[in-house]
Amino acid sequence: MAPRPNLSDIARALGVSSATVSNALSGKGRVSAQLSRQIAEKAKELGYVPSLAGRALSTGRSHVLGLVLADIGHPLFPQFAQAIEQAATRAGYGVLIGDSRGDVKTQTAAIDQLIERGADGIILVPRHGTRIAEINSPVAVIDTPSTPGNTVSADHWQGGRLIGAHLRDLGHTRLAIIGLHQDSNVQADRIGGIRTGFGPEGSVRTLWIDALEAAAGPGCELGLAELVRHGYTAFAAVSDIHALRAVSELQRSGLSVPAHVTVTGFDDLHWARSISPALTTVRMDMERIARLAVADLLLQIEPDRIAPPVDEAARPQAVPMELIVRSSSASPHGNLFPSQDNNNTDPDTLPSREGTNNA
Amino acid sequence: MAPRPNLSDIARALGVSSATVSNALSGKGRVSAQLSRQIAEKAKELGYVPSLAGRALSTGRSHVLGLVLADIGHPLFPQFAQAIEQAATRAGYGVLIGDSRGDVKTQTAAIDQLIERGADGIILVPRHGTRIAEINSPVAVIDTPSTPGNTVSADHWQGGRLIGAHLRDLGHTRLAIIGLHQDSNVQADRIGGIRTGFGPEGSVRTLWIDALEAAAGPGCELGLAELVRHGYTAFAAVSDIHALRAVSELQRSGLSVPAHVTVTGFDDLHWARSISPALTTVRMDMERIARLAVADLLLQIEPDRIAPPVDEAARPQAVPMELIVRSSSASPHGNLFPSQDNNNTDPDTLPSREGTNNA
DNA sequence: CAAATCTGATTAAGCGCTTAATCAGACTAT
DNA sequence: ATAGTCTGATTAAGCGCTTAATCAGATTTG
Repeated sequence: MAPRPNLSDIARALGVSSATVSNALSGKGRVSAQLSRQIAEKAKELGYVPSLAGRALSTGRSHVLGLVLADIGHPLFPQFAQAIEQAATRAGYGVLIGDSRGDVKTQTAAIDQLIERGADGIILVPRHGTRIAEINSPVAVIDTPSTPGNTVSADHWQGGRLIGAHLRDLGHTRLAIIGLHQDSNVQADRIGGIRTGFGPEGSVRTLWIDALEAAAGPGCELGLAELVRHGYTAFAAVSDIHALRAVSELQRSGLSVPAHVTVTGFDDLHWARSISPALTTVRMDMERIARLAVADLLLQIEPDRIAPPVDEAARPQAVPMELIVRSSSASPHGNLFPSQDNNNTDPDTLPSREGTNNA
Repeated sequence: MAPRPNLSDIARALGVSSATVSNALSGKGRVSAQLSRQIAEKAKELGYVPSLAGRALSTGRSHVLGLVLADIGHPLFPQFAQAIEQAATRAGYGVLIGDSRGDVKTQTAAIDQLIERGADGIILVPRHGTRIAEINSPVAVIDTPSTPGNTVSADHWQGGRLIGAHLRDLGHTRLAIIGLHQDSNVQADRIGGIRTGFGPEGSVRTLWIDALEAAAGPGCELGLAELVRHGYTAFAAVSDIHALRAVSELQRSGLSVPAHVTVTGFDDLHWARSISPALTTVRMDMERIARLAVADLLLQIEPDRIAPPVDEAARPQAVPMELIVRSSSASPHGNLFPSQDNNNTDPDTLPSREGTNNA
């Protein structure tokens, strides 16, 4: 296979200098319109493809962005990656991935690695506890507005408000929020938002899966049916995953969603629309977040770039989330357990623990 | 911030030539042990990091692999990405991602892009219909053994056999397989495997979600309860996603999994263990597949590399899948509808269509 | 002891591109 | 007519690294 043509091949074929070819192709120096056209033609004819390595060496810019995620295993990662890849490609950048395998130390290592590989900047979706300041390179952080150093992210709090208000508007008064663990800014924001949106009248409590599992083992029952008996008509999970688990558990308890109980999620994961009942949830505008993050990075990398389109100019830190009402939420009518503390339910309707999962 | 030191900085500091430094650091030329040590020390002291761009330009190898997926949005992508990233990192390579957004044309474009970016090779998880031959670069294809040109992949057929045999062993005799669409090699293999594993005695039929949705709209009911009435006791989905949907629909119909019906999935997605009932499924050995794919690629890129570890030497095309039995599968005892064609069920136990999803 | 060999280092060229500096010629302006 | 401007191109250096070729000196060899 023939080695790929380079600048001088074109130059030689046209009897000009390679600098002229470079100028013509990049539109930088002074080249007559006609020569410029000829060069462009010849380049296409020869199938010229600029060597990024050569360019990188010469300019000091690789046109590659590093994407580091706290945990590649996170179900939201695909959406992130896709959106970032798209935004980067549009800006003429490639995306190099790094994985921190959930570990903060590995994360730093991953970032260093990407920088060594020549990444011009890093997009970081951090694990809680990262010291962003230590990074010696342009960085855009996607976390949550309340985190210091956050560059751009979904407005998790506002998303929570959307959910809270939705539930209140449906007429729910007792709400249980399902969270994973306490030390996550994102979750804290979401929960804060839910509480705010739900309003001060209703009564709200929060369940921490972490704590429950620490006691009863991973995958254990969350005891939601019990809460329903105590008058809780709505469960707002801090992630679709937990919502799914909740729906699942409730249905196994003989409760129907949303006829008996309402369940909502967060993030609109891939399958949220295809389970039944389809999940009411809240979605981030990944596209927008990705575009903003990349735009911010480019601004750091090449400050004198062509001004970004107006719509980006605003560059809000917090991108609004969107409520997606599907069929897992409804008014709390026809509740199976209208009176509180009704413990004498038909055991057939509320089978206890049958089929708990222990692989 | 001080510009990063380069080879000649080290050379100057030690009063030697930069070639010597290069040789010492790469262990290639002839350098005395002592000088070599000094150089290594000085390098560390100055915080020297080799410029990949320089090296790439000089050697023609970027030490970057391109990862192209049919659809980054696919829920399995994280696992892929993570495994590949790991395998690549171990071999000293970075991973550049490309997304074909499900489109074959975009896919070709994505590959070209990565090559232009200097990727030394491509790992491709293709969309059905890709012309692999057209790729002008080392490629490793991860698809399914029955696809010509496949480099390495999970043994989907064998995985299917695992599922089929598991269901037969449990005592099921009527099985419905749930697939998405017909023109997928992977699905075809999985289904073929399931049928084979289930054996010729049982009766098996296949449901295509695609077809059903074309008729009744996306997210529609699959009519599984109806099948249960006709004596089907097991549903083997070709993906955890569809299994989830099946479980969900069955539970809403008042059927208990696995007490009444068995459901199995495929792929062991992230949440498969945390729904209830936890999903019986089959998992690919991503780690292994990724290692083999990367190893194969490296063999094409640098044929005279150090021989790979023995365990890789075998380099099977098809990596066995592993059956993961959880709680969604059980013997078909206590079926709610033991007799076939029992249509007179309590409507309360089988609510029809309430809460179908239309956002 | 001269010739051959080895060792440990240096020189120099080149990878493909960018870009500042330069230059020749043509065109204004005085 | 002569100095000053513009235009359209060229020259040349350099980005950081690798590597073949070279070389000086020390060590072996017949």
